[in-house]
Amino acid sequence: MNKVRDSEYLLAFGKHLRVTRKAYGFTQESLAFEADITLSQIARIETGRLNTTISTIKTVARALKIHPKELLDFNHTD
Amino acid sequence: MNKVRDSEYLLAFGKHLRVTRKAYGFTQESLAFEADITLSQIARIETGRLNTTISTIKTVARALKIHPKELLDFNHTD
DNA sequence: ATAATTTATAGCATAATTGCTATAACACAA
DNA sequence: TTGTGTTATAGCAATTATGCTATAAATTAT
Repeated sequence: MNKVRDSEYLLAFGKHLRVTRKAYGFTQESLAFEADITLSQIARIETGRLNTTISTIKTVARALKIHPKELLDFNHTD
Repeated sequence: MNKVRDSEYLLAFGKHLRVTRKAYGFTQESLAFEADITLSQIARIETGRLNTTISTIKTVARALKIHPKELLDFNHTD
């Protein structure tokens, strides 16, 4: 119910991205290159310190060659 | 491939949110109330003028009582 | 046509995202 | 230990998201 940044959810999202990224054989750097965003963004997202945007999700998903919804395909109980 | 805001994708997302919202019987106002965000945010998102965040997606999904990934469950060709 | 509901837009202040660059920390191999 | 690859963090500038409030426009009743 945290309104400001929902850090629990962001952490869960970050962990899921990390698992997915590794499953597809990317390092943070290679994913950053493919998605044309910075490595620091990937790191900040995966560590749950960043409430990223839908367009970044879409861009990262495209680099991983998966559907964006897969990046939200994890369970979170709140 | 647009890096700045990917307005095509944002428009597709907005349209999908609108359809979903109506399917679940919400007005922009009632959804805004349930999700505890402003009506202007909902309007801006649905009209594709806003690149919203993952936590807002999660919050809106919760108000609609659906899984966040359903809000990304639409096709977009680029 | 008129009223009521719903949606769109605008401007401002505040907070947050992102890119950029550099550096530190960490893991692991040789 | 030393090196190599990977991940984390930091600070700054620029852009953007968000809440707030008010108003306009559009849609849907009556």
